Amino acid sequence: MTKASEIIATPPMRPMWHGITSYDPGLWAMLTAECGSRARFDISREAHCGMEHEQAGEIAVRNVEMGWQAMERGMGLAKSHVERHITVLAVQRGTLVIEDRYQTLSLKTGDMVMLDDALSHTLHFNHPALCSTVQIPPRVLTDRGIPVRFSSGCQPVHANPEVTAVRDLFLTFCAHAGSAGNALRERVGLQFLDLMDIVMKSSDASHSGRSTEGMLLRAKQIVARRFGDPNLSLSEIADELHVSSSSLFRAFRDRGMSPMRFAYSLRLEHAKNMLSGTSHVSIQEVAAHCGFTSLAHFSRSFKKEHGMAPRDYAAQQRSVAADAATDPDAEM
DNA sequence: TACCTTAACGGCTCGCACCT
DNA sequence: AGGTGCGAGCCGTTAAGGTA
Repeated sequence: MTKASEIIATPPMRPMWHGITSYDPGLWAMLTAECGSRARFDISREAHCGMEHEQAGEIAVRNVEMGWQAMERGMGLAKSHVERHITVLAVQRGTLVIEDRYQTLSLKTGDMVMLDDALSHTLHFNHPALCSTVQIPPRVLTDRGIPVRFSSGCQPVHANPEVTAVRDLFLTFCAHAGSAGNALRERVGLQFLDLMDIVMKSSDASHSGRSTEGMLLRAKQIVARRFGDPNLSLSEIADELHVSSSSLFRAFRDRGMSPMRFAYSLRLEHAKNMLSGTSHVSIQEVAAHCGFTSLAHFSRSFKKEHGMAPRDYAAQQRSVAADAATDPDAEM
């Protein structure tokens, strides 16, 4: 391992930029400060660093190229204003070593790992390496019923055909993130979040096991992934989890809800969001997209939940948007 | 005329009791 | 802790009517 002989909290004096981004002397400082991390450099070599950054909805996509330096992460995050994130990292080219208090992992091209920036770990770039990362607020994962429990700062993702497929999609996403428009990036970002259960399932961070809590979380995950599927039913979810319908139902009931009520609330919330959008979508499209096979049922359910018919709600939202556009004082 | 809402009815989900 | 069976109530479907 390269000996990191000096600790520096500011950007390197002589960075080598290898064309994946334009040079910005503040970038390195921002990158390290943003992650609550600090860097160490092998002063016998020229540090090697470049980065491109895109936002895809709530997740941040980065392609990072580094060499001959180490990055310590996770120290002092609790004391700083920096929000906790989970980072998915895939090695596109080269090698790196990641170390936390329990283990040392050597990663090569194609390997994937999950990092919790609230727990300390160090990334050693002993040679130039190109990595793609996605930074996700844990809340976004827990909202999808995906448990976020890290026992250490670094969790390897074990390779299998499903993980490989997700990784390839992830790398393609990172490669094209810069050229995609905001709307497309956001959509692909959402798709990636939906696939995170596969990555988490294959990482040591997922130890939900067969406990009731674990079953509940996995059930919510299935519902969040399939709320638009009109065939989703209690028995389908139970079958996928290899438990009986009554066990699944009891797990939800003990927490004051039921599986299908949970799916139902997700569907209606999603429908409300679609109808709040500025682009025109028909009520039929919204109903179909949210897993309602019957427009009649959707209309009745929406009215019961939100106090007005879908058409009226959409009209009200368009009117509010139009008022905001014509009244400059309404703009914040 | 297309799109949406309302009403009626059958099937499924929920909640409970009981059993293993 | 988890499975089975059953009844009540809610959800989803169909048909008819209303509205822009």
